[in-house]
Amino acid sequence: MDRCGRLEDIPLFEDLESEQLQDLAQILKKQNFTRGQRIFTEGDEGNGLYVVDLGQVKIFKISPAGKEQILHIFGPGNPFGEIAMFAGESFPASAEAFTDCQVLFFSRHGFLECVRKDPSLAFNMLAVLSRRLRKFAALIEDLSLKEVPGRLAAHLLYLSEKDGAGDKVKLEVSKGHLAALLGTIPETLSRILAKMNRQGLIEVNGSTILLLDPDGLEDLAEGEVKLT
Amino acid sequence: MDRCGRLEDIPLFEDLESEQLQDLAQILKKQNFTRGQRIFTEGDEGNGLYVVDLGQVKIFKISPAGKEQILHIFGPGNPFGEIAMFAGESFPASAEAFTDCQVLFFSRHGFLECVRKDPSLAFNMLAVLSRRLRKFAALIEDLSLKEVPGRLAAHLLYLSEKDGAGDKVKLEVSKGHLAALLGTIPETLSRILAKMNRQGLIEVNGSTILLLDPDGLEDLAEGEVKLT
DNA sequence: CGCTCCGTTGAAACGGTTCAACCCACGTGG
DNA sequence: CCACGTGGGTTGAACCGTTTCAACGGAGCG
Repeated sequence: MDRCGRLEDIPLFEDLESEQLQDLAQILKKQNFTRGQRIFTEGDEGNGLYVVDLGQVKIFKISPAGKEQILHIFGPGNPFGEIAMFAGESFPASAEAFTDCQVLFFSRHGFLECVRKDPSLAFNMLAVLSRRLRKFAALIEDLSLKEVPGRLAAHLLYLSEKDGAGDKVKLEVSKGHLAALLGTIPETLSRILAKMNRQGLIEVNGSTILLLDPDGLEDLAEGEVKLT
Repeated sequence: MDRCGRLEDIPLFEDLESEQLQDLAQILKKQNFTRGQRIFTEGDEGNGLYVVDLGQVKIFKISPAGKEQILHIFGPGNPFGEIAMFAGESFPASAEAFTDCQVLFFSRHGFLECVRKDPSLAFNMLAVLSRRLRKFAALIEDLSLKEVPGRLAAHLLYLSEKDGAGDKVKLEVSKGHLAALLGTIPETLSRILAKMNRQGLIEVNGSTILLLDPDGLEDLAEGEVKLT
């Protein structure tokens, strides 16, 4: 099963006219990757735009020392590789299949042609980029202005809100990956989870976490309190 | 003196047709701010797009504890406030006059109207946003993966390249601000500058810095060496 | 069973921040 | 003209959060 028959379900392509959708469908190429496989690498020349169709894709940077900072984990419907597309030049980060996945690929030339034809596609693209900038700004704030407990608290609250599953959060990534997502390392994450547990803020059960005290977490995320 | 007569000199507006430029000129409003004055604050509702006309504007975030992370310092020709414009909602950061300055303001509605009319304006906007995303990705990498000496080295090299002034770099901001730009504090910056001085990497003279060993700095920036 | 992978825990080391003192250049006002 | 305050910059010492290194435990699996 894939989603190609429903291009209009992808947020980037919603509200497009059917003619436009057909054009896109024509230039689109499906590509499959197995878990861990590299899709592109930071510095490669940007040759087009990708959209996750099935599975998940990890966008990340790696330091010479080998530490990894995950920028995004994208699921179906999310575009990536678009920076190189519009700013020209190369990919600013690397992409890898986080799970086995299928992606839609639109060549640079073809896609730009489509954008030129239909301004509403440009508008959607602007919205996508803006949201991404907003997310980056938040990440920068976290990395620079908050310590790890604050970032973790913010992330847990974000997850609970996104899933809408109330106070029970299920981590869909390993704790090691969560650490990279938060800009830290597994050991530190483990300690902080234990500490939050001890303080009665959360209850950790494997990869499911119960938020016992959302207000307390909120205070942590806002930097109003510290985790002693 | 201002630049309004030459809207087409602004990168965002280059290659637009004259009719389009006239439309923009019509909806534009000039605003003046004195050094330190707040232009907008994180969380405010985004009411339009700004372009620096004269002087400099600082875009930043502040932690509850009062620490500041500067995201950008924009000079003439740079747009800001555009995220809220396209992603809807509120400003993700605050803006303040870094020097006395004059900015051009385009109301949300009017500007979107112009974008709708002329796809090439949308293209320019996409390029601007993409470059900004690229810059943010680099900043995230720096904050998360590099230590302060590496960030400083990278910044110095960046400045020397930008100014094209060879190995002599003149800081156009105070060292305190540079610290905030690098995500650290004045004391730390001072110590590291002193250390680099001692190691013969640079020579500091007030706000002018001589890069004595660009290759050494490069190694630092890439994280291949550490500053002992 | 023994292997690996992931997560956890402890102790030591490190980088950066905090707090405080101090210097210097500069401008203001007595 | 000098006294004084102010803001930017520097330096030292203590402190703190995070990382590093190393060891260990459990789950899953050939």
